[in-house]
Amino acid sequence: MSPVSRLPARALAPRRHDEILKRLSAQGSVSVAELAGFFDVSRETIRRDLKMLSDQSMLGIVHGGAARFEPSEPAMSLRSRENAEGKTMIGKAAAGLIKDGMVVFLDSGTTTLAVAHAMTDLRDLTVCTASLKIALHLCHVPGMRVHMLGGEIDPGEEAASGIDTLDAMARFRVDIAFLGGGALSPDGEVTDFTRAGAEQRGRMIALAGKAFFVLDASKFGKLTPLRVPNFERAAGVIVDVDPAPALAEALSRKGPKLIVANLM
Amino acid sequence: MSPVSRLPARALAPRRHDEILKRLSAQGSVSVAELAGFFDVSRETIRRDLKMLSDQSMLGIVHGGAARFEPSEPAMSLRSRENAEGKTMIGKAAAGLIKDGMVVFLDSGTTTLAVAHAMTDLRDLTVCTASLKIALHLCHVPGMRVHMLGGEIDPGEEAASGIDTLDAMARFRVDIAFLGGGALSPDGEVTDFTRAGAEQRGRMIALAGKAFFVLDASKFGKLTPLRVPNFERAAGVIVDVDPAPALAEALSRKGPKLIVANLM
DNA sequence: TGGTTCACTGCCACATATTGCAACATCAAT
DNA sequence: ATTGATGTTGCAATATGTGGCAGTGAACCA
Repeated sequence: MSPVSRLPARALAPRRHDEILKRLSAQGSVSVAELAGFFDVSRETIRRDLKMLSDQSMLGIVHGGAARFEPSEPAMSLRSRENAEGKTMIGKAAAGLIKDGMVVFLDSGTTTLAVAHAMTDLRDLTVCTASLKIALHLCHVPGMRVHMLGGEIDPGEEAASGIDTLDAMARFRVDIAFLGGGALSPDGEVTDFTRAGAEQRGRMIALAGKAFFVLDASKFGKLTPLRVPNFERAAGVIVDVDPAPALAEALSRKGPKLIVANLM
Repeated sequence: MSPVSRLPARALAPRRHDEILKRLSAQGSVSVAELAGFFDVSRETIRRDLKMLSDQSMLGIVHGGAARFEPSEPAMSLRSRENAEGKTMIGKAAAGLIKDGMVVFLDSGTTTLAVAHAMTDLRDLTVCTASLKIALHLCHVPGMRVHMLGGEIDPGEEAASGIDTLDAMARFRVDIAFLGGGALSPDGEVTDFTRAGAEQRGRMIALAGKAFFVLDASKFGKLTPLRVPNFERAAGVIVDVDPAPALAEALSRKGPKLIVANLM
């Protein structure tokens, strides 16, 4: 149904919607009473407006009005709460692969952050990461030397990326790397959202003695556009629940070992 | 725009939550009484708000209010509480020197972090910093491009330092730089605790179009071992209270202008 | 032109959510 | 241990949300 198809003399509804969205993007939230007063219409009308806009996912309705979906909330902090338990298990399994004295690379992402949190009992490690949160956390763990890779910060990942990051990475001799990924595609490969991300992970596989992907179940069978180069040379994929047999088989054909964290 | 200037007659719950989180990230903690007064609602309502945000792990509730989560960081978080008000004033004064479109360098330290917090209303800036916290904060401000300088992380400063950092710094063309320092010595010079810190600041003075030191009163008249090279070429020193006349005079003889933040 | 349709709106009644108040329990600091 | 401030809980008051219904006016058609 298109509200714009007809143009009555007083085309008030679309005008209200425009104004509502404008206010929303300026202030982050609007109240029904405030809008009803402004347009001089009843509260019910405003609520119907908000309902329509909400159906189009233009805003979220709250008691008393409406609010923008992501006012100023970092994407990361939302994602980090999803499947927190699974990520913790993966983190522990991953940390179990690390031996004292190693040089460890930690990719950006919420699952690798869980690995960092599970690493607090290890000693005498050199950690290399592009993630601000991982660096901030691990630098306070005694006996850990943290090297932050520089570069332009991607707000969504809260991590450095780009040419400077690739450049800095290349200087390290890494014993073990833990990498995130956008998806574990049905044909058993890790794929990514962006060219830069895929490239960075592919390079790290080549650079590190052993490279493990850490992926929670929400990534299974999804499809993202970029294949990670060198994927078949990765040492393993650490997950929190058993994937479908077909997926597990596809993965094993590629090479990397499947490690299911909840068996430990 | 001052956050205290507007008084929403009756705020929507999400609007309160936004403001609470904003204050929290700016000041580190909020009190129930202060918020109840600001929003003109009862303390119970504020407590319910804090409970909700706490359930979402957005903050921690303490007696009398709420505090930001800071898992484990002894050094920095203690220092940032010291003279928080003075640092906020310095931050505002410093931010006032920045024009939209500039390339800004922010040194590590608690006072420069206050500058970063005062920068949220500026737009179209490129910010370059070695501080993890500053990068993490500013990367979520719309219209800001943040470049993190890589290097080994100093846990006390929560910032990168060392040869890699100096190296990365040299690639930037910086319009304005805000630098911390260990002390403002009695003879009117900024001095530092470490060779690496002094060297890094000295280089930035040479590199930046204008370089300002930001120092709160606790640094006055102290003595630390390393002189900052090029200090006389710095544009100014921003402080929160008037220093002793002898100190002010010594400083003015060196060259940099003295800017006292509380006069603004 | 006149009649009909239909989207839009406002009003009403009732359901639900949020808030403030007051009484009581706790905490923190002498 | 006392005291003032803060946290908690139940309850009543108010504000807000929902669905039904009828009036309005524009659009459409004969």
